Amino acid sequence: MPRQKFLQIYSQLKQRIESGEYPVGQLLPSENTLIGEFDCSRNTVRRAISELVRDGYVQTRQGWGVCNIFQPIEHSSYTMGMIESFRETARRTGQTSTTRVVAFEPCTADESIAAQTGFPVGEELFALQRIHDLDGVARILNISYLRRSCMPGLTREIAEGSLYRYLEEELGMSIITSKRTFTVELATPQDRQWLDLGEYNCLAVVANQVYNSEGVMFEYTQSRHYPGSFRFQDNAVRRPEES
Amino acid sequence: MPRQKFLQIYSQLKQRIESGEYPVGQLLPSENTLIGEFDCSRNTVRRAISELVRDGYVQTRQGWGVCNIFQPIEHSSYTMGMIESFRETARRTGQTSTTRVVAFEPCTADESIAAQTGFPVGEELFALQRIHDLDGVARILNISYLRRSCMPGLTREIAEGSLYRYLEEELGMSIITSKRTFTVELATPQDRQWLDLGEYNCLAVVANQVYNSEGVMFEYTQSRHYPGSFRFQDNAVRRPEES
DNA sequence: GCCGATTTGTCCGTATGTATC
DNA sequence: CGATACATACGGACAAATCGG
Repeated sequence: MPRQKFLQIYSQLKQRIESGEYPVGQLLPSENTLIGEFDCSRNTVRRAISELVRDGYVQTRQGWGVCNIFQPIEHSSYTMGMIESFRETARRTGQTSTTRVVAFEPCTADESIAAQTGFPVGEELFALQRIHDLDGVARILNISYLRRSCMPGLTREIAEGSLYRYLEEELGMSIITSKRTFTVELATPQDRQWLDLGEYNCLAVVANQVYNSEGVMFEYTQSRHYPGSFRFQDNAVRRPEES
Repeated sequence: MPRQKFLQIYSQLKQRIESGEYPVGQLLPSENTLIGEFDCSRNTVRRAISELVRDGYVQTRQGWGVCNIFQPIEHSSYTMGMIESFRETARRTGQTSTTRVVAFEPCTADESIAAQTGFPVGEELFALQRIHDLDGVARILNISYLRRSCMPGLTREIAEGSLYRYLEEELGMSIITSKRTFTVELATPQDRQWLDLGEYNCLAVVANQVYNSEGVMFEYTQSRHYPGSFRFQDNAVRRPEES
């Protein structure tokens, strides 16, 4: 259980919603009621609720209340709104996963790489390519560029394991922000070399820029997904008139 | 200019970041400094900053500061994190846009429709199909199901215009929450009938469940995009250990 | 249409905890 | 260790929207 109070309240409310304790389409108890139940301040309850709004569990309306809009679909193979490693996703969905490194070499950012990744021209990088297998079938081709100055001791052997675990545990680098762009691209010969696309001639491509806790972009990864096992979710809340 | 203080501060900070007033990779002024500058409370500054974090402009770190991670790429043809109508998107990107209704008829949700849309079986709906043209080329096939009880007077003529404007202005229905799922699907004969896919044999499909202010899902729309003009953006922030 | 009770939205001030340097 | 910075939490005040009488 998390130490922070607002996360405790958030978790409990979420669990109640998922378990059907609050009827769908109905109002949750009012903030004042929840204040009494959880013995906390109004702000703390409000923070928990705002996280539930962000996650698409509830919807609020001034003068009315907090409405449960949970629908238990969400059997996604890939979840949005958070940074999740390939391994974490596979574990959550109960699939076996393996990772193979098919390329690893130092390189320098030229104009083309810079334009694509956002690294400055001339930056010293590692180029890393990995294949992710789900239940024994190659499903994702990962093309990464890593800032060498952030991880000078990186080797192919380390990349074979969990890159993020290395960065966090060995280098004490906690990943904070990630900017993602999603597109659909025609398959390249390289895609076909590694992935069995079946009928598809396209891939779902997620371009990911990852920033460490110092605000330095240290990783650009293009994840090229077999379309059949790709899914992305998102919730949006409309603001009254936010230009 | 928005009336709310936190939005004013948010807008001003965002504009300064976009205009390069704060160096990229450097810290913004501390919260206490901003409190003095904007003559407000700590909470208000923090709220503005938290919105900037959500939008991928800055990143915060306890004990350190608020770091500018803005990168002026973002020339996307489709923006995430908010609910934007086709018309709004086209206007923003300077493209001409037209909408054609190619099908409009009442129907009832059967098992298949219910499973796909999330409407209950037996619900009375309108089935609506529209084509969106960008600069004269058909780019999006929209397949919608609308809850008839929420818009009993809807006609094909109204659907020819702006559906959302009708809902908001005529019915006083303000849209609040939208749940989106993105996938890549093989083109169907129907897709090929309406869209010129060129080399692609897939489409980018955005399934959208829209809730009105009463918490009732009133619209399910599947937007089937020509892949070449589709792009989706997202920012994610990793929490320390949020299970 | 008005009024009052309820509920969420905004904003303030303060105190304490925790991470960074 | 101390100074600084962000993170969490509390309590209070008023505004704005909703709903029922």
